[in-house]
Amino acid sequence: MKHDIKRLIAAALDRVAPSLGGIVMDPDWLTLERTRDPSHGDFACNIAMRLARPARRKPRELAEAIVAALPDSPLLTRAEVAGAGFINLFVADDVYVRELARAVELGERYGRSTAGGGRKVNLEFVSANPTGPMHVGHGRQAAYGAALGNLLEAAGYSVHREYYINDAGRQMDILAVSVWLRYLELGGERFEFPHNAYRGDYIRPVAASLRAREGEALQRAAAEVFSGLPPDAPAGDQDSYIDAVIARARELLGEAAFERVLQHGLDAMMAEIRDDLDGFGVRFDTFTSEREFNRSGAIDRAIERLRIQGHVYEKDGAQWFRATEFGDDEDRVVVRDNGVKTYFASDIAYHLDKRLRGFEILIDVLGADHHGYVARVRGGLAAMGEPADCLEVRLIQLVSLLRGGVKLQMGKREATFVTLRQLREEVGNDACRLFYLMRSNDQPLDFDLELAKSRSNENPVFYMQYAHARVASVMKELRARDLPYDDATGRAAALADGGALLGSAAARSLLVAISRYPEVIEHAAAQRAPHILAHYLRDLANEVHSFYAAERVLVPEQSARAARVFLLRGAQQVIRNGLAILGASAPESM
RNA sequence: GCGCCCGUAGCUCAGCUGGAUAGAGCAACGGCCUUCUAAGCCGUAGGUCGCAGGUUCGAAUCCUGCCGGGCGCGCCA
Repeated sequence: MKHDIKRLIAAALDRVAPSLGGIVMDPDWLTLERTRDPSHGDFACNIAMRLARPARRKPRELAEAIVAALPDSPLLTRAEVAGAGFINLFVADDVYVRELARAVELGERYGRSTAGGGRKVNLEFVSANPTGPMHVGHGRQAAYGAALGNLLEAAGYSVHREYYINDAGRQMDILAVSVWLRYLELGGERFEFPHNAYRGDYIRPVAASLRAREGEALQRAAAEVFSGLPPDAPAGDQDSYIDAVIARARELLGEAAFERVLQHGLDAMMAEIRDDLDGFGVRFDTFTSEREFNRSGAIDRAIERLRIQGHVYEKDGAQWFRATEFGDDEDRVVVRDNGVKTYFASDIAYHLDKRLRGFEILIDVLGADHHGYVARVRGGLAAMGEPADCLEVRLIQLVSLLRGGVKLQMGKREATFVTLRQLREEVGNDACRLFYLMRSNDQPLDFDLELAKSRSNENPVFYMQYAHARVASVMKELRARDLPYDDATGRAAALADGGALLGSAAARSLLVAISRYPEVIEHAAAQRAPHILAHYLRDLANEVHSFYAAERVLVPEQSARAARVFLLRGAQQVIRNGLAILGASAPESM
């Protein structure tokens, strides 16, 4: 609808163009916006004001010329110049009714567009380290990423959802050691658990299953494990202590057995994470393992590519990437002096790999604490000859849990954090998803458990779902009373009108709200901002409730009844479509 | 010190690529159920958009500088 009207103005501009003194017009200048004030019509356009300066014309005069050049169209009843040079456009009433009919006809396809032109997007999100269960912060990233993927798909992008498993490096060794030490405890050994190991209880069942598989084969005496190690915190350094424990474990178990423990821990963690994601309704197309990626030689090839371009040098026995030449604060190590490739090396190689796989747009959804490395990954891509702006990073700010207004304290290493699973079990998937998405991703989120659970008007989740259920209830009542209705009749009644829709302020307002949906999808997708959709759905629900309160739907008069039911059908469809994109259900009854 | 995010009603937040009198929810106050789910609706009240400059016909929005809050600055991942 908006695009159709835009085309009219574009046509008018073409006609007026010769009088503008040959200025080059940027197509982006032509924007239309919904008005707030009905006296300003339905849409307003500020193009005359934008063109006034370059064209050296008075804005109002230019606006008059554009209005005069508008082609005749059944879409508009009138267009007038107002204020400093706005062009206010008044949409014909039946255009809204036709849009409603489109919503009902297209059903779940309503709101989808081809704006994205099928461009291939690689959307990486969550990528939680396989060292423990997902916590509430990951949950927000999961909800955001899943919704963004749906949104982009609706807007006509081809979306590939990807999870990068950071299963290489020291943290995996720490996981292996953590599992093994708990295994030793199960075998009766007693010792002080290292501060820097994963101390959470979730390790214990993993140790138990390791025991079930390996029996006593990996059992060693604590004295053997810990003798002659440097002191742990608080007296000593946690990092060097845990490294020493890792080295000792390798020595006592042998590489093969250590690797088995590591793999066992990794498999268990990933199984749990996948289970969480599944339970949350979040799906991925690909899980990419960093270890396997490394084994494929892709990281070496990427470093080689950098080297050939002359962006790598050696210093202090390590290989450095000249990140400063690509906008970073300092150069970064890609291969350490011990020959081990850094996380950064694998990360830029991985992003290069995504490009090589044919993705035009790379979107990373990351926790806000990762912002520091955006510049360097982008720099790495640029150094390898990829356009730096192909990488888009969306940072997700922190989640705080509140219970009755009191903040819950969380610590990750101690595993006193609340897991996504606990959260889901307490408040349910729908509330979880929507609460995560009601806020802009770059705003810290206070997640109030009591509010999310409350079945009241304080809870926006129920508000939206209730609007959907209410419509379902009317449909149920319609059948219960044996009143004849089908969409064809509804459509005809709506188009013929008779005052049932357009004669009612509440109905008209709902019609307008429904017609905004495709614009909201396009906009939210372009902004990578699911919360825009969430807010819209809240508004739409409000329009539904208002209409419901203002107008009786199941009236005796057949055509008015059919028209109103048709209106509710359209609204319900939009709510259902929107909630589906956000990952929440649309219940038939509540 | 440097970098990123944030500062809008009492509270929690929207406000799109700059647009015409700054919006919603909650909390407060006052109304609305003999009729389709009151988990609802309607109304009232509430703001020097952190501060100061600048760009512009026009700034909550863009730029600069301050002030305040959060996060991050490893040959960890």
